[in-house]
Amino acid sequence: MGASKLDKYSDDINDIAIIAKVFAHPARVKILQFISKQEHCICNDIVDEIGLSQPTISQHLQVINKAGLLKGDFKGKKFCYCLNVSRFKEFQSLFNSFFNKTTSNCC
Amino acid sequence: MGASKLDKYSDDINDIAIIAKVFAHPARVKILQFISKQEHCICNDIVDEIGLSQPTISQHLQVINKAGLLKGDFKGKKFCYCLNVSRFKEFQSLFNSFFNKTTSNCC
DNA sequence: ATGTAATATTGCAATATTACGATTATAATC
DNA sequence: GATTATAATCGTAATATTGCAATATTACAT
Repeated sequence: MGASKLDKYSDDINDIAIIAKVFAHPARVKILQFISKQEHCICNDIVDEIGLSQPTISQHLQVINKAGLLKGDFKGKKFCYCLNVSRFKEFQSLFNSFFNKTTSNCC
Repeated sequence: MGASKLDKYSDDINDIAIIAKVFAHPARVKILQFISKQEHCICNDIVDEIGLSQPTISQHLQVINKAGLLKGDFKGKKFCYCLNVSRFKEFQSLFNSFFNKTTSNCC
């Protein structure tokens, strides 16, 4: 089947999985790192930087955006994508609470 | 194509993506949480707990194991899977350093 | 309004992932 | 050795992801 049945799992488990998926592709990790380093975050620069086609980058940006990790604004004719730092920090604390809750008793 | 070309990316970027992939499926998140709560971590119990078939659980366990997150030992006739806590903490610190490095200047 | 540059969308092909039934391997116990 | 319980592997189907070419859209010029 290949479909993961999200309704089978609790919200906090799904949250972790959904967040992790954003970082589960190196192109998206690189995009996020690149965006965070720039003062002006313009999509076409990303295409040059990552070495994937413009439609593919656009697709990855949508995944990142759907997760709420982008703040966008217009700068001339170009979009200015910026990292939504507060959302990013939210992800970090969700991950850390998952990591901290998950410790072992056995072995 | 659908294949991500890992050789295109730096090691630290690939590390994050590879780690994230482990957590990118709710079944694996749930398995990890469940294992961490048990004193004796037996595969068949996991099957009952997660509600997926034994082969599917086995497959997920392999993904988790390949990431180095399991320590295994025999307990009677059943395998005892346990969380490799030190590896888990390693993941946490890798993620945190990624999160901490990735902040924004613009917008 | 027309042209141009930047980004989004569509359509499609290749590959990866997820899931399970059937089978096989492994290990403990008889 | 045979039996039984448990986990791994194989084969296969369904779905998701990734990637790009072609096209559409958008915003800003002129």
